[in-house]
Amino acid sequence: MSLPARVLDTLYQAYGPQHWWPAPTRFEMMVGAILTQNTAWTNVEKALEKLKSEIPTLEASTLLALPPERLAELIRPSGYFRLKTGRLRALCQWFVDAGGFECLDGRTTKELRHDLLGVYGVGHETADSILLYGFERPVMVVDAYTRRIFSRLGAVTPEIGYEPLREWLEAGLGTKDRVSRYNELHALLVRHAKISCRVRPDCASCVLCDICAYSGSDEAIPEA
DNA sequence: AACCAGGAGACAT
DNA sequence: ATGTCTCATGGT
Repeated sequence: MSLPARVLDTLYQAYGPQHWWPAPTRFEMMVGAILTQNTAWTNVEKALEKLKSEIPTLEASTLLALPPERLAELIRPSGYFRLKTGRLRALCQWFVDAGGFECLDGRTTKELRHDLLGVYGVGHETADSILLYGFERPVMVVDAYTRRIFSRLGAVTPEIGYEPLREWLEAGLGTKDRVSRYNELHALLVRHAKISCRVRPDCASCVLCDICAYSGSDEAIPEA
């Protein structure tokens, strides 16, 4: 079995299903994807809560109608609030102009990806998160945890680019149940990263040690 | 009290 | 193509 598949099985055994993304609606999922950029999820939760206290049914058009100043104030706890105000508005503008899910759901994954990457504030990871968790398209998400964990397992170099790593992961996960498997793997990697596997000396009893190329050796793990 | 957190864009090289 | 700087809050 491929390494990505073994990691998925191992983490699933250890932590169980994660049923991501943790959002009640598809649109809130997209908002969360912007807010969580380089930011702890606990801070995003505070921002989302304040947002929803003002706008109970979180919709793109309603969000756009809000004065940018007010929006910035509401999402402040998520950090980078001035930047993210512009990014959220850009995402909402795109969403509304495109006709919402009604129209977007009919598009191909390639079209959506190209479109999303053209939106201000949406990079590779945010686009792929939205595709996988918001549109249930078979696209693996690569984040800092993903790169760190697989490079510390000795599977890839820390410098590997976003696309090469995504393609390597997707190739290793086979063609069956791609959406649910990509979903679980990414969510499990995040869950696992928060618990262990940060620094090697702390990694003595990590559930991935059986798979790790470095376990039992003194060779230094290359830092990202 | 430094360090980090589910990145992306502008800009220089 | 690749590297560096900036953006900001809240928890350890």
